[in-house]
Amino acid sequence: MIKLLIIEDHPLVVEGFKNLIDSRDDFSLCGIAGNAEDALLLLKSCLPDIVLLDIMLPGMTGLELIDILQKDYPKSKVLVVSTYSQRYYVEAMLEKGAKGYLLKNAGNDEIIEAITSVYYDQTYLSHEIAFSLRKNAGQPISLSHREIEVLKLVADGLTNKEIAEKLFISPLTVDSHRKNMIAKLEARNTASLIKIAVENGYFSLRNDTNELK
Amino acid sequence: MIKLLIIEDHPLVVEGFKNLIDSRDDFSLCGIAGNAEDALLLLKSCLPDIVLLDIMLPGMTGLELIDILQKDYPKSKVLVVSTYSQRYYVEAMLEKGAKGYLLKNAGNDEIIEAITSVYYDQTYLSHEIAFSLRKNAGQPISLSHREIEVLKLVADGLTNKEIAEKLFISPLTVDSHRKNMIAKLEARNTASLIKIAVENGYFSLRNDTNELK
DNA sequence: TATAAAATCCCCTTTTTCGTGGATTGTTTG
DNA sequence: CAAACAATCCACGAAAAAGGGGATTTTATA
Repeated sequence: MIKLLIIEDHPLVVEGFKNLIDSRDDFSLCGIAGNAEDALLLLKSCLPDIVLLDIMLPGMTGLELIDILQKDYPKSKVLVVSTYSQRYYVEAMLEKGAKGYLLKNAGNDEIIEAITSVYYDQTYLSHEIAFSLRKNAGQPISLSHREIEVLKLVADGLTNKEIAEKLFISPLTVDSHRKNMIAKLEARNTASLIKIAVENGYFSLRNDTNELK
Repeated sequence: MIKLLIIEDHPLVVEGFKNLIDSRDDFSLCGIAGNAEDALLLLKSCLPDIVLLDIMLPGMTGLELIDILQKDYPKSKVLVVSTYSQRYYVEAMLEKGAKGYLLKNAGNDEIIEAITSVYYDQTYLSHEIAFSLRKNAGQPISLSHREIEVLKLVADGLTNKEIAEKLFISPLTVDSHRKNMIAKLEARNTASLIKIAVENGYFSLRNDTNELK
């Protein structure tokens, strides 16, 4: 019997999972949380074999929550469930210890396969993701912390000089970071750098207030 | 009896809807399509009162599909179902004739309310969206077709000169468009323009191949 | 058919970025 | 302990964009 905890804020998706789990007598659902806080409360009593974890949660994201999960509940395996196939999220979650990464467009068969694989300690990746990771393996494009820091400020429209003042470094250093990022991500200039970075989830555009702007 | 057609490519979400619809004896489900093509085939036999339409479909998007729906099946009312709360999508779909816009993080009550409202010809917007639209009403920031065309090329890293060649116009015109957009969206420069434009969904970053880059 | 909005084109100056080349000092890490 | 990487700094010239004006011609549309 595989004990599952769902951490997901979309009731419709939860409903879908619940249905699937109910229909199988080797799966049991031990809790549902719509956000990280509720999840942490549930985990104590629940002690699931597998946590189905969404990335985009209100408040604390899956990226942050998984760190706590890994530390406090190392026996619960994390199966990420996300609409996002961007390499940044995939790599980040796998690095942080997720055992699987499932896209929300997966069908029932794939979901069942994912859950059972992860339960038996095999890594599971959605087909699309496995395919793409393999294809683009070799030199994973990654930005350093400092680069991402600079990138965010660039995206906010600051010039090298302004960023330099903010970070207490030379404008030339900022320029170097910018150039390095352009080279790394094979952008043509800053504009395309921003686009590529957003596309690949190097920084989040998540709208915490959910306001229309 | 309200006849519903679901156009949505996430099986989990479909499952959630199906459950909800099954549980009500005033709703009936007349079909499920995972993409626009299937939807068009189903519509003929189905003739639903309400179409639950996702925006991000593989192949043809909801943005395109709704035009066909409005033209060929004007009696079927469209209730958009999306994770995207960006003003661009909301406004675009409503302008194209959608009767409601429901966010996927809606609960059952909200979904039922949305469906019945739309059925009785009232516009329904998710709370968050209604709130934000009202709040930011007045001067809706909108970009012209040409501006968006230019914007996309800018985001791809082309210079004014290159864009000018591509569109057979003067680089000065391209520059004007760029400047106008920066002013309209209150960006500080091209980099922040791209970020703001992406955030607000002025153009899609949808990854049609679903590849990790 | 006015009138607004969109699309087009122009000038000038200043600021910023791009491209290409470096170099140095730490800090991980196999 | 090398080797790799991150973070810092630099120089120089060319190219591009920003800022702040204006102006004309199409197209919609009220």
